[in-house]
Amino acid sequence: MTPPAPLHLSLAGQAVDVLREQVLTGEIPPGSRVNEVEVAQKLGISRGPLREAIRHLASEGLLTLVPHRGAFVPDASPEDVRALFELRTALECAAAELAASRRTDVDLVRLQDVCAESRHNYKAGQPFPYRLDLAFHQTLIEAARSPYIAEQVRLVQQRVVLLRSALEDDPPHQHASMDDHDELVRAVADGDAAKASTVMRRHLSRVCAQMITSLTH
Amino acid sequence: MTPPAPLHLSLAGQAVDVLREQVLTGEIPPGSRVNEVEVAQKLGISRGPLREAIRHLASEGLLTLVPHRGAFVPDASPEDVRALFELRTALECAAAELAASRRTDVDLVRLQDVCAESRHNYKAGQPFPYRLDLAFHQTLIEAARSPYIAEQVRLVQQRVVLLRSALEDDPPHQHASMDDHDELVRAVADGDAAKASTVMRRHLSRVCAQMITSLTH
DNA sequence: AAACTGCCAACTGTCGACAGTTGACACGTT
DNA sequence: AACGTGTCAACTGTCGACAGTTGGCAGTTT
Repeated sequence: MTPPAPLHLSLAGQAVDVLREQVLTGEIPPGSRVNEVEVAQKLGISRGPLREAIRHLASEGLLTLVPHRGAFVPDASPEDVRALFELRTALECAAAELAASRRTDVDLVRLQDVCAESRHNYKAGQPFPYRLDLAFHQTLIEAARSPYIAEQVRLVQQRVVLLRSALEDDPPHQHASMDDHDELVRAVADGDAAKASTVMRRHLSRVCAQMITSLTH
Repeated sequence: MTPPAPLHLSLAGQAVDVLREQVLTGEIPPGSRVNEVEVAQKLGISRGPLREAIRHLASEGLLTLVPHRGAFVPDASPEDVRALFELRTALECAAAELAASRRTDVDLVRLQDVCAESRHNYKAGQPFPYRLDLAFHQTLIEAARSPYIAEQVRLVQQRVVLLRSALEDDPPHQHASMDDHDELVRAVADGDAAKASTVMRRHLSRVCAQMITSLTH
């Protein structure tokens, strides 16, 4: 058995959180290097815990390690995006199927709430915030109740966020995304696993294409 | 841009390989703890690189970390196995689909070779070695040509190996597995993605059930 | 005897310092 | 001027030691 539960947060753990934030927000821009002594001083910790944090983020795909050179924030090619979305599609389609067959009523309500909020914002003239898109997918994953899939989706989502030089507000795309989400909710509500999977695949295919086009411009 | 290529292997990297081997072979039995100073001495290295190796294996799911207690080799419950196979199914079904649509002729030959070797061994009275089962799935993954999916499959496979207190030689199950493999090859040969996915799902469902039963006995 | 309290050994978390490697710049050669 | 060579600074990889926390044991109390 895997012994008891955690307690508080080590310096390495804190460093992971801070660095992850800085990488995802672009505060540390893609392509740049992470200087161990410099960052360690800035965080007020030693190089040991920082190294562990760097290795951890590298295992999440948010940094790439080069021996004797250091850690770099990766910036991806269109080909990388395509390959990454193949993984994301595999995971989220499976999650959509499971969610369709396992969802509870409160899961359904949560999904509908997120969609409603998106619509409301959109009609009020505000753009469809990435925050709500993430929330939708996150809620769907939770409804699937498959912890290992959920964990992997979380990691993939992070990498996608890292690559989004292209959250560009493209209204047609946003509208289509919200339609996809609504259709997904209906499929999940009906317990139609096959349809949920199909819709999710189409949705992610569209999102992937959108990211690639706005990445190459 | 992710700068140049690697070179040789750091102490931490070597420690990862050695420890992974020891964990997967059961030399370090499930449930046992990994003492940092003890193992570091045994490997002839310092605690720093060893800690990095431990963290790395933890990120692969081969160890679980408990703050201030150390690293443990996890042993899973049937529920864990089920959840893990949900992930494996998601990944390998997607890989099977991709393989069906992307495979080259040499991919096909390789798959057929592995199946042929399995049959040959089996008819010679020898059991269906786990080695060949792994080789089959590995070959199929390569045919899918999706690097991110491939990497995740590799990690999941490792965790499955870790849990196999149950490679028990169950002839009916082995026979069924070989039939599944053959059917998969046919689907891949025909470029029938839907069938490949379906067969893979059924195959893994059977394997999962087998593991759970021989885990609870 | 059971339960609570305080102490102790063992181990992890963290730190600062040294050694080895890398990439770049300056110098000398052709 | 272009190329090859030697040197150097910067950074990573590694180490040994100290500090803080945990779980367990002995001793005491009820």
